[in-house]
Amino acid sequence: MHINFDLLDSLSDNTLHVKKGTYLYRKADASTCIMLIHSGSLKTVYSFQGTQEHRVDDFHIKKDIIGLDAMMDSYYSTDAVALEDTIVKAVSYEKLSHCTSRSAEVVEMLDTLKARFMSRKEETRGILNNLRAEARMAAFFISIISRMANIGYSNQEIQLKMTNKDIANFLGVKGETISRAKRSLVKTGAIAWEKKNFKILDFQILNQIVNPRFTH
Amino acid sequence: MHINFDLLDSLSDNTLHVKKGTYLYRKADASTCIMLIHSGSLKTVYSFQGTQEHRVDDFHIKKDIIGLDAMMDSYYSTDAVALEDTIVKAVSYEKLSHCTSRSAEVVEMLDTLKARFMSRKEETRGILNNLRAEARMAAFFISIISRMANIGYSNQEIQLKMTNKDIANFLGVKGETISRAKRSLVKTGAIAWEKKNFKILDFQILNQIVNPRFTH
DNA sequence: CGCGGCCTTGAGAAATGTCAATGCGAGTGG
DNA sequence: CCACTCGCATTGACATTTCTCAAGGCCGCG
Repeated sequence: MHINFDLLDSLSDNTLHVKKGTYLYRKADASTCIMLIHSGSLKTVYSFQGTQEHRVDDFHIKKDIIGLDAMMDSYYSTDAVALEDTIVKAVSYEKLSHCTSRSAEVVEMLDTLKARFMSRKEETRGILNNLRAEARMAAFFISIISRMANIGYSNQEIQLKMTNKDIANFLGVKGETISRAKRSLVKTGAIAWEKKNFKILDFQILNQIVNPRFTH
Repeated sequence: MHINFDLLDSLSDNTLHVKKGTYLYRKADASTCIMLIHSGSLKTVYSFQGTQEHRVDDFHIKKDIIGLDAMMDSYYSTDAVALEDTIVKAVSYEKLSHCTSRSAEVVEMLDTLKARFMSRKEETRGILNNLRAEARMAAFFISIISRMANIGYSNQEIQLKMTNKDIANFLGVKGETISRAKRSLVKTGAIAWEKKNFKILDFQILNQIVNPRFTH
């Protein structure tokens, strides 16, 4: 099913501006709404008590909905940090519950959003199952560029706002390994890369790195 | 919230007996019900088209509910294979939808089940984020024994029905690495282990292996 | 009893982590 | 506007870990 962004937009009763590096919400916060990313991007992060350690759960781009975990589990499981100046539109649970009793479309849309949230979790787990850093990296590129393409951006070029360290943390490897994996991917001709800008040159190579079983 | 197993049991309209090594359902199957594991255990597996490759998604034990992915996403995302002779009780969507219009408890229970399904996904992802095989292994032991304890089994002893290879696949490492990690955990005194039977001797050591940051 | 799959163990190859030095760039304050 | 600073990114050398391949033992099943 296709998500009706205009409908969501019309339901929103609050627009939030989040400066780069600041929190949209924290784990402990009471949750009262789901949020549609209008522009910008964020990361969600698991923090561990008693240490400075944290783990990047996922990255969220324009037209993603965040806060669904709280709706399903009654509390946020992560902190949300803006990767750049970001604008989100909030739709309160209150408004949603009003709508769900009247509009079948809203009910169906919420179910679709939850299902997508699930698939996304499974996808990120899939990325981690491959131990090779290059394969994780390639899977990451394919994933993020597909999502960009879905919302109308180029299906070849990306500008990544997150740091190398964030990507490393997300993929479960060290920053230095990301540096080397990127250089390696450039050398094979799979991607081009300058500063924060990436370009996919050869999807087939990228796919083969993710799934080496198809090569022989 | 606590799951009312008796209620679920009373809703079930079908009892299925699944022989060891056979399928409870396959990815392509039409899904009509969720299932409560009455006795035994299963693994769910992602299969990749065109190859023999597969990836163990998760293990499911007594009192787990499986088939929720299909309810949320309208199709099974995995195959389910019995690890031993297993009995499940099926609750059809049809019956559930009848109940949800009348019983607030059933609605709430379904929401709780979905939320747990989500947390479980996040937990398994967390296990994979640590690259060290020993750490993954330790996290796996802690996870599985907690779940066993939750349903009334010993919180120290486990009999694992899955093969080494299944565990290896689940944890994203090779079978040989599992052998060595187990031997290593035994040597540190964290676990005892004979054949398929495991015993947790020292939770603190196990936790420190998962989270080395707490040690110094 | 023999077969086949699983598990263990060893040795060497490949990949990632760790540590350290340097370069780079965005953001800060003068 | 410039200089400074701090965190991030890159690169190299070496340590650690896992993978790969191979051999042998064990166990369940026909």
